[in-house]
Amino acid sequence: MTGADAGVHDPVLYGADDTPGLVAVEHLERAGGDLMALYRRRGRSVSVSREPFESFIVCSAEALAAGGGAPRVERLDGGGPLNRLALFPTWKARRRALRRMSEETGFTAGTPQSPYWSPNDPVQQFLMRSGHTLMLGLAFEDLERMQVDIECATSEGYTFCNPERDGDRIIAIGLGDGRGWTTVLSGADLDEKGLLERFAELVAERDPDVLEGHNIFNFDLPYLFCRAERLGVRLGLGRDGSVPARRASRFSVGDRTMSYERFSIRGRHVVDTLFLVQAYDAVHRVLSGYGLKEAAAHFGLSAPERTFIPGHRIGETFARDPGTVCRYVQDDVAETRGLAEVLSRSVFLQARMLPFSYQTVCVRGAAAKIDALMIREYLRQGRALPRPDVPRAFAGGYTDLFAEGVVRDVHHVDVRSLYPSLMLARRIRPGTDELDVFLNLLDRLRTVRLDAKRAMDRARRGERRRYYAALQGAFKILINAFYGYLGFAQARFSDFGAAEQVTQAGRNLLVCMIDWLKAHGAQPVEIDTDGIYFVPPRTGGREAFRSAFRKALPEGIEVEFDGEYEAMFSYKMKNYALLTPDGELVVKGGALRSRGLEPFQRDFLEDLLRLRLEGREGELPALKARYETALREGNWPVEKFAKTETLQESPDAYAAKVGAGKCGRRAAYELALASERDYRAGDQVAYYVTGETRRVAVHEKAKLAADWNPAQRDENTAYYLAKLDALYRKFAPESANQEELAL
DNA sequence: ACCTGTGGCTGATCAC
DNA sequence: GTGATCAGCCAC
Repeated sequence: MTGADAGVHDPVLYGADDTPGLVAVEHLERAGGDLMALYRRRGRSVSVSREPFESFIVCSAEALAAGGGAPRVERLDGGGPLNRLALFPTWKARRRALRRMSEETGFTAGTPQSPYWSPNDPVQQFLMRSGHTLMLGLAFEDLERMQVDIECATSEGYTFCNPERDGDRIIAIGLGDGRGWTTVLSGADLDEKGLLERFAELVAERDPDVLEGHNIFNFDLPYLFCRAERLGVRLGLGRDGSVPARRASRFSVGDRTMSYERFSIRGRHVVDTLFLVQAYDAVHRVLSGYGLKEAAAHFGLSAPERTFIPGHRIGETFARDPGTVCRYVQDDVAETRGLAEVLSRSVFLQARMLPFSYQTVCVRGAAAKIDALMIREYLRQGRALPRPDVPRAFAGGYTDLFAEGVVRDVHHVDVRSLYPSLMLARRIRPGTDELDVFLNLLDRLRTVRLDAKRAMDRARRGERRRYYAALQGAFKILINAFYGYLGFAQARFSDFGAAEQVTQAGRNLLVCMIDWLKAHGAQPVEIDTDGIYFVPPRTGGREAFRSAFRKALPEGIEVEFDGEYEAMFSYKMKNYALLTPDGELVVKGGALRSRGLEPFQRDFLEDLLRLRLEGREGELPALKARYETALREGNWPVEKFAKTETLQESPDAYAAKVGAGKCGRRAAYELALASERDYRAGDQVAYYVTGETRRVAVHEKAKLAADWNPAQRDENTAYYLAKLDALYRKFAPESANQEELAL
C-alpha cells in the first residue's frame, strides 16, 4: 500500500464499514420490515445478500411528538436542535411520520429551517447509517460496464425521431463492454421486437454493473422503453428481472440545469456521459459542444475515418446499406466507452467515500457530497444535527483593473488554494460544527490529494498513473467546494459569517500583495480573487524579487509564479488576452470569447488581438476587409455566424412567462416552440438572423441553423457586417480606427 | 426535486 | 435614443 491509499481505512472519508466488493444496494419494501439487497462482486460473479433496513428521521423532540413518535428512538448528544434519531421499520411508516410532521409543524420536508430532516433516498439512508460504501476493494477495471447506443429511423418526411409515431423505429442497438467487446444488433437481421428482446437477453447474460450511454437518459432509454411498450416487450433489465423505475428529475452543473428522466435499474447504475462531459466542461471550458463526436474528438478518442450520417438520413442510409450504419454505431459505442473511461474514474473513486450509489455520485454536486460526509460522521458519533444558518448575501473575491490596453512583459502570480488555505490557516469553520469535522475533512482530503499527486507524478503512463490522476481529481473537486459549502443555503452546517470571513481574508491578503508589488517597483495590471497579473520591476534579479515576495506572505500562504507572457491585452475586469512565449494566444472573459458571440466574431477577435499583441496594428484594416468580403460574398457555412444558446428553462415555462408579461421574447425559445422537435431545459439551440437591414428584431427574424439552405443564403449580411464593425471599433486602437476612416 | 459561492460583461428587449 | 432589466455566459 502506498501513502495515497492509506486513507482508505479512514472512517470519516470512507465510512465505518469496509465490506469490499459492493457494487449496488437496493431497497426492498416489505410489510413486516424493509430490507436492503446488497450486490457484491467477487471476480466475474455477483452475489446478493439481504440486510434489515431501518429508515430514519433526524428531528427535534417536538417534531418527533408532532409526527406521532416512532417505534424506536435514539437520543443524539450535543447542542444541535435535531437531537432525536427516529427509526422506522418501513419506508411507508417513515413517510407517514414525515407527513404528520409537515402538517403539525408547518415546515415542508426539505426546507433548511425545518426541525426535522430525512434524506429522500433509502440507499443514501442505508449507506449513511451502516457506514457501507460501494466499490471498496475494486478497481475501476473490475467494474462490469456496458455501453448502449441505439439508432432510429424516422417516418417519411420527419427530421426528428419520435418513438410514439408509427413508422419511427429502432434499426440498430450497439453494445460494448469495458474490455473492447462490441456487438451491433441490426435491424437487417431482426425485426424491432427481436432487437428489443435480444437487447434484454444480452443485458441479463453479461450482467453489467453499469449501463453507459451518451444522452442515454433523454434519448436511448426513453426510446427503448417507449418502443418496447408499443411492441409488447417487457424490458426486465434489473438484476432481479424488474422493469426499471423512472421519474422526472433535474441535473445541474454550474449555471445550467437540465431536466431528464431518471431511470433506476435495480442492482445496476446508469451513467450518462453527456452529464460527465458537461461537468468536465464547467471546469475546463474547452468544448464547443457536448455531442458525442465533439467530446470524443477533444479527448482524442475519435474512431479513425469515422463516418458521419446526419440523424434524419440514418433511415435511408440503413435501407441502402445497413453495414454502414452498423459501423457508425460501433464507433459511437467505442467513443462512449472511451469517454466513460476518462470521465467516470473519479466518480468511481468518490463512490468509495460517499454514502451514495454510483449513479447518484454522477448527478450530485460537490457541496451535497460534503454535506453527506459531515452528516454521516455526526450520526456515527451519535451527535445531534444543527439547523442551517439563515441565508444572507455576502461579498466575494477582490477584482480590479489597474491598466488597460496592450502591456508587454506580464507575469502572473497565483495563491495556491487560496480559500482552503485560509480556512485551515485561520481555522475558519462552521460555528455549528461541534465535532470539528469540517476542517478535519478538508485537511485530510488535502493531505491525501497531495500524496496522490506525488504518486501520479512518480508513476509512468498506464493504469497506475490514471488511477492516481483520477484519485487526486476526485479529491480536488471536493476540496474546492468547501468554501462554497459554507455559503450554501441547503448545507446542514452552512455559516454565512464564516463564508464572509473567508472572502474577507482573501481580499485583505490580495490587497497586501498588490501593495507589496507596487512598493517594490512592479506594476499590477489585473487582479481576480487569487491571482495577479503584473509587470515585474526592471531592476534586480527575478528570483530575488520572487523570494522576497514569498517572505512577505503570512504563514500558511504559498504562491506560484505560474506564467510569463510576451504581452497582455487588458480590456476589462475578468477580460483579457495573453500571448505566451510560444506564440500561443490565451483569451479570457465573456466580452472576448463568450458563446454569446457568433463564431466568426470570436475568430475575428482572436485574429485582431493576435495582431495587436504581436505589434502588427498596421495589418488591422486588411484583416477587417477580409472578414467583410467573406460576409458579403457568402463564403462561410452557417456555423460561422450561427449563435448557439442554451435553454435555461423549458419552452413551455418561457411561453408562460411571456404570456404573463414577465419577460420579453427571445429568439432561441421562439424557435424551440415553433420546432417539430421537443426541446427541454438544458438543450441548445443554434440560430442565425435573416432580413435585409442591420436593425431587426432578432426574435422575429431568427431561423434555426439546421434549416439554413446554402443555395438560398438568406442570412442578414447587413446585420452581421454591423456586428463586425462594432467589434472593430471596440477593439482596434484609435490609430487603426482613424486609418480606416481615411480609406 | 434538485441545488457550492460572488463578481462582471454583453446583447436583446422594452418602457419611456 | 436612452436607461433599466434580464438572460446567458464567463472568471475565479
